[in-house]
Amino acid sequence: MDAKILCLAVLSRGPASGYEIKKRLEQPPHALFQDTSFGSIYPALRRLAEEGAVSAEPLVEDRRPAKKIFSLTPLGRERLIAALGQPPQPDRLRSDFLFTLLYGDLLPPPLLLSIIDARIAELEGKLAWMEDCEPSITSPSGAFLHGLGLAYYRSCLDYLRQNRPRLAAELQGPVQEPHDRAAE
Amino acid sequence: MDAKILCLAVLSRGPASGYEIKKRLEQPPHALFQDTSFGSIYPALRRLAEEGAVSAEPLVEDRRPAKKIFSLTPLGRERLIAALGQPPQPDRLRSDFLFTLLYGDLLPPPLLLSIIDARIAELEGKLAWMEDCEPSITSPSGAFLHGLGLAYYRSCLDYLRQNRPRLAAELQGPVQEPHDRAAE
DNA sequence: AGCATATATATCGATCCGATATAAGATTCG
DNA sequence: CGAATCTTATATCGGATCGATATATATGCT
Repeated sequence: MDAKILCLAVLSRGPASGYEIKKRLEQPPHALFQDTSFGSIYPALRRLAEEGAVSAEPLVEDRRPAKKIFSLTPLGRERLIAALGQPPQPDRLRSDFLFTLLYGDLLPPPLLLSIIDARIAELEGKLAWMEDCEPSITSPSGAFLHGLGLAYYRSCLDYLRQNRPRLAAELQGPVQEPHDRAAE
Repeated sequence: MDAKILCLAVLSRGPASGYEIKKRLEQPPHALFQDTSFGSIYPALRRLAEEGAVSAEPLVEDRRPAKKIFSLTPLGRERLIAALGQPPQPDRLRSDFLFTLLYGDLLPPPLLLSIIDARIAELEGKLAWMEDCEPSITSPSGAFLHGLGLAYYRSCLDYLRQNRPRLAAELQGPVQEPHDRAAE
């Protein structure tokens, strides 16, 4: 799913400007699994308009920055549905947090633990954010997705909270040779 | 974490060629949360060598393609640790599957359900793959990460298996008026 | 008045990704 | 035996993407 399909999908929920498309992608549920930048959106919209997949209508509201409202055309709708029907590409996750865990033995234990604590706080915020958007769910598959997102956040939080103490203990006392350890 | 840091991290576990770095990144636990291509690895290694963060040693084994073995220098190790100590960037997930769910109301129900079934099968494979690599864990934080990965896969699988029947029912019979619900 | 923030479009450079070119040894299999 | 294919190995290209920045105007705050 490249930036073009992302734009078509957001527009399938209603006309929007490039700026509004970006805003919608920053909020749940999109924010959970898709992201893109202005540097991708504006070129994508321009090409989609050239290809006839969206129609652009310049809108000059009084005393506001001029914007272009893009709408999905029947051709664009076809392209969207065709893309959605393809077997999905495998997920691609890029997580600095998990990466840091993997090489955590290179860091001082207190720093590593503080990074985990920050992660827990961040996940709590994300979870609350997702729980808040419950009323906006309409379609069955949207509700299914919402439940899956909640299950994901909750299981990660549970794991981090339950296993942090054990990790802290293991990092503090790397008990390999238990003889003569008065200093520690 | 750009391609340079990825290379430094892999090399911190031992010298390797560019090709071997790619192979290691394709296997668990790296494959869970990082990925990159030759098009990123080779330029990154060249620049790291120029900057003195890795040392390159050409190795011509008899009757094999010539390769360069890269090793981490003390400078490279410093850079790696400095990068790991930074507050991690937020995760970035790109998931066509979740995206398809969000717009699932645009697809014929049987197609959507078959996509979910394929996902379940894929997750089962990934989970088995991760369970297999248990013996290779050494550090406490590595074990912590491994457990987190298992918890993630298991919770996703549980959710999909438990909620698929309900979604199938909702898609088949879009019962909007809740009077007369003998079937359910 | 001054400053920060929000709305809005657009582009640039650096990076990144997927495909491809090149090449030689290893494996497979009729 | 030979042909096809796979694995190892390096490298680059074009297109896509990302993060930062430029440009403007309107709003809100103190």
